[in-house]
Amino acid sequence: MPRPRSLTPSRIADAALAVLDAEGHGALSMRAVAARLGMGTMSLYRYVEDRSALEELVVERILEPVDLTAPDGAWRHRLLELSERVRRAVAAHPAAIPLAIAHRQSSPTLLRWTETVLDVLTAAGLTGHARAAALRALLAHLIGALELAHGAPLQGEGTRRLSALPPADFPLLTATARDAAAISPEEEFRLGLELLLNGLAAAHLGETPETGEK
Amino acid sequence: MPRPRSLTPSRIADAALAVLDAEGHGALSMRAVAARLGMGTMSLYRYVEDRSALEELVVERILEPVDLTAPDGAWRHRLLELSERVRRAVAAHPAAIPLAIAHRQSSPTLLRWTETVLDVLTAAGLTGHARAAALRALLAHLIGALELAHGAPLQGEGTRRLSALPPADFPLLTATARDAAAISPEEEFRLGLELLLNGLAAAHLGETPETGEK
DNA sequence: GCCGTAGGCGTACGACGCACGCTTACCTCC
DNA sequence: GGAGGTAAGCGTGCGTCGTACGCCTACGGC
Repeated sequence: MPRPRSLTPSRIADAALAVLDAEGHGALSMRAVAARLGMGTMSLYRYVEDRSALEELVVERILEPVDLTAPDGAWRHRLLELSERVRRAVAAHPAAIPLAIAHRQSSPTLLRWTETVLDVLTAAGLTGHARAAALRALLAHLIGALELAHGAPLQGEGTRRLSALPPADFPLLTATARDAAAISPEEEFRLGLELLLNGLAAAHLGETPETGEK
Repeated sequence: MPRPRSLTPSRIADAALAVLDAEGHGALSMRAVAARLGMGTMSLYRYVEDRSALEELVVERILEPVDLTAPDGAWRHRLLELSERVRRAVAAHPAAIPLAIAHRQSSPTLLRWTETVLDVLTAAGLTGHARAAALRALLAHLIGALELAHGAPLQGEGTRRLSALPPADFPLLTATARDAAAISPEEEFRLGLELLLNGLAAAHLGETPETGEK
């Protein structure tokens, strides 16, 4: 009977993501999002509990395009594909990477995704502690790779600064920085993940690891 | 000839770390650190460029106890030990984990540490892209594991919330959350790292992986 | 003992998140 | 068609933050 709502969670998430993409991670504020929606700051609070809830909305929006159906193929390929889907979705919005990491536990999409990953691990023969440890290792790689891509992309300023160090003091570091500049984020992610999966295969499942070379 | 300085970077780092350890990550502010040092807020700026420089001081202090000498033994063991040293130093101050991750690129200690790690990788037979990829994979695991330990320690509230989900919707997730609660952070870190190292051994170096079971 | 340097810091400004309470648009029922 | 009640929209203000600016003053060297 009263006045109808004029905003949806989806529109709010879009506005916040637009702020993030356009002005960077430091520019996300209740005021900025409200302004982009054409409302007063405090009106936002009719739709969102607090800033943290806004951030959760953004994270859920970012993860929305992640396909949650289990891929076909060998378990190694299925895990590679599932992980890559999340990486790709998050990496599409670099300014939101810290948010995605911070709010990972409250995302329904990520919960479902985790259940699917556990399904694959179980089908591959893992249970109990080994399965838990494998999941955490996969998560650690995912989060760590995203964090690395955020703060120090291989082609970015960080790598350049490393290669500018005195080669006499850091011969390997400067050489490696140059090598690393030629690796794309996707390739970096896949190579590291393959190490993990080969280790999983070798240590627990007795399969022959793939070589990991293209 | 003028008035002597009354503070050292080291004392400032100690004060900031004390604030962090005592009041948590959200309590670190220029005012809080200055107060703990018994000075006015603005006096701090005589010793520190800005807040970011203060944080770098803290990170460097945290990493100071890391032993940078190369351990003995097989390369797998040496990498395990080097990684564990950094993990242990950072995990000793949970409230500072995000700072350590954010400022990893400006820490002289970590630069030296990275050079040592590259030394081990090189001695193990890796060069070029493979070496760069292996380093990034190790870093991703280190950062990801620290981030996981920070936001959702296996024994913490996050895991408890996961096991409280409806088992009908998330049968594997709830079961795994229970399994995971029995794993210590050190063990989690070591298990994941061993997967990585076994993968490295299997894929690139033709060695027989260790089983990873205690 | 004087003087210049640099240490110490009070004040103030523009952000931020958000509590509170007012005004007002809308829908429903007579 | 008018009245009433519900919740939308938002202005004001508080306490926090980082930090620019400029004053006062303690100190050490001549």
